[in-house]
Amino acid sequence: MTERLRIATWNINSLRLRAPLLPGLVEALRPDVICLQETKVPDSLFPVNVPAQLGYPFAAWRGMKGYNGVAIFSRLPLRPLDIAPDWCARGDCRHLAVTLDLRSGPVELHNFYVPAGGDVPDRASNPKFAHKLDFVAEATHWFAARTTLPRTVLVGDLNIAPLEHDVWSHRQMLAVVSHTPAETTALAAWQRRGFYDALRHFVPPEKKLYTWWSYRNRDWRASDRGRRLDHVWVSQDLKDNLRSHTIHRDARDWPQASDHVPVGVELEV
DNA sequence: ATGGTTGAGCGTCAA
Repeated sequence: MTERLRIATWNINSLRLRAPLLPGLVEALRPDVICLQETKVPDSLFPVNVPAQLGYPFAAWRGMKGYNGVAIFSRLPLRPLDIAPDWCARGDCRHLAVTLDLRSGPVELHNFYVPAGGDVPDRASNPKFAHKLDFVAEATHWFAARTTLPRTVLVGDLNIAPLEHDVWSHRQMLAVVSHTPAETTALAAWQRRGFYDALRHFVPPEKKLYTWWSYRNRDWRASDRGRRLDHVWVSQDLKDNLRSHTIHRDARDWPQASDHVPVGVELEV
């Protein structure tokens, strides 16, 4: 007995500001599960009625004041999965893991918000860049230490565009944080710990693919200087269960748009 | 080399 499972991921860049945009996401992607990053709301101020009003009776969140923050809204029952460490021992709210209970059995879901890394791609002079690399390395080791990775989905804003055609200009981006060899090598090592790039399953690597366009371009669509910072990975055992994907570019033109657009993947499990 | 824009929340910092 299989069922469709649609998972969406979106860096919403303030949940409280952009909650009115969520019905548009639901209408466009019809997700069973919505993973959000940069909710920018402490747990004490979390708008607890938002997920239920959207049609998602199950929800989990982890937020703090001012920045970071992740949340998962679900139509399926979910159970918190508190097995991960406090990444880089910072008390950040950059990861939320749950178990989804499907008829066919549990699916483990990880929602990540990887540090952006600041402006200077140098570990010695820029602590934010060091934090980013340390975060990815720690996540890599943590997943490597797990003996098996059954029915696992990892999504989120990983803040790294790993492939040549994940950026508008590979040559011009090699020294720009998000596409430096240090980052793309590190992300590839993480992915190799049992994961498969679900978006590149649908879009061949020689084709441009972006999920983020800077606020600092006058006309994002015309300049199209995008990057693929948002990702969906599945464990190898789910590779053959992938059915479709969506990059909802229209969302970049929503009123008060986020600089990231919603991304979705559909599985049959 | 620089600046361009946005959000949180009131200082600037983070992106």
